[in-house]
Amino acid sequence: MPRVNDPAGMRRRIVAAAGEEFSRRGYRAGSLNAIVAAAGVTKGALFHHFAGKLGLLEAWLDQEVAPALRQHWIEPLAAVDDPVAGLRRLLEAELARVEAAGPEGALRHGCRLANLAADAAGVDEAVRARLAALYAEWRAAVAAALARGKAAGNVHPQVVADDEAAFLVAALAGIATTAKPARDASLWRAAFRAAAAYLDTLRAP
Amino acid sequence: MPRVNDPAGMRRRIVAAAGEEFSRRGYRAGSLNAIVAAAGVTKGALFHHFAGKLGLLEAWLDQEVAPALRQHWIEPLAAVDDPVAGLRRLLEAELARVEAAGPEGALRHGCRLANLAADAAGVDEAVRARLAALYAEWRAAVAAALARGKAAGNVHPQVVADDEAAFLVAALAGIATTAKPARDASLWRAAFRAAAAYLDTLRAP
DNA sequence: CGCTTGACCTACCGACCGGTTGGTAGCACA
DNA sequence: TGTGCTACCAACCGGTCGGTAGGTCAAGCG
Repeated sequence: MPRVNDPAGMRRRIVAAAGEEFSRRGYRAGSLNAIVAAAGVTKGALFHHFAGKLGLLEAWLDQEVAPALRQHWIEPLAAVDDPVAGLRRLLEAELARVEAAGPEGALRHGCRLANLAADAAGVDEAVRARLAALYAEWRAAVAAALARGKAAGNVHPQVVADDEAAFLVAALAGIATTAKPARDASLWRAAFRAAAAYLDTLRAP
Repeated sequence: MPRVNDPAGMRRRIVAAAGEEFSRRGYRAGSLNAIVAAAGVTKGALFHHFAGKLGLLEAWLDQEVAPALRQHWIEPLAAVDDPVAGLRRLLEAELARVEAAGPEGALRHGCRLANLAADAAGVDEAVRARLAALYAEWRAAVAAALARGKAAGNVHPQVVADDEAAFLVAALAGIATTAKPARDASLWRAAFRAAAAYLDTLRAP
């Protein structure tokens, strides 16, 4: 069978395989050999397209993790001025995704961003900074929505948007992480019910 | 210099070094060679006392991680019937510990239990079960305190203790994890302020 | 004292790690 | 059709991994 040059497709396949491997085993323990084997390419090809293991991680972060975060958690908040209702919708959507993915999805792997924070933040300064920036972007989106909610009279005026955003983002990441060892969707549901109740307390009186 | 047999001290030194290494680099990426070098012992001694890397992890979990969790988060709740006040005290104590430990402590390493959940839960079934049990114990302690608070009239009767416990434990673990890449104590303080405000909403009217 | 048992050490194993090498094949353009 | 550049490949590198084999030595016991 003849060889065909397809650099874009090659990059995509490698990043996809790397995402699988990093999700399953983490960055530090993830193996380049396993990635190239799963992608059906050689290590030479990997090193031709990416600057080593760290470059591969950054590509995955930029091309898959960050876009998914923005799509699911940041952009839907961009224009809402009733953040309590908006965030409750996002919780329900996330729960639906988790249950749709089944036991091989988030139930087993937890939150990709939280896993990277636990695993890869100490490896490289640039990666640490990028993870910190992603979390900051997430918090900023939540805080901005809460601020708009206050301005629109939908959120209690005493709510401190930045504090609540830090707490909420931490809780969301923590739910995925603490439920991971139990592998039990009912833990997600319980925590999300409480999260929804907490969101209701932020409403204007 | 003559050799002295001190099996108990040897075990202690090895577990301490393993805890350092697993805290800093995680379980999967942590190296037995680094552990024995830091402890000043040989690998033969390590394998004489522990059943390999997994045995070492279990010893660390049982002898350091679990006792610390119980001391800081479980036992202080054992008898309180005003869990809102009790949990707020625990938050303040945790914040004091984080700030006292400085940038080389929890700020850099996050929550040990959450790190293990992200890193080691997929390695071994027994480890996964033990982590799940530890989280369950933590949640149960919080839920029991909330239930006592309801009985004593200190907690709103509509509060669902199990749901709130799952949410609260997730939030606490998540705060340490999401703040790790930022290495900024002010993030802890912001999230803890919001957590305290959330706890107040659980009070009886 | 001799003997036994467990504590501990030196030296080493095969496997796998991330990364590099020198080269060949595809393909746009002359 | 030839030339040059990029895409890609097979083989291999030094180093480190978790783990083991087989020995020496300390110390309690008769």
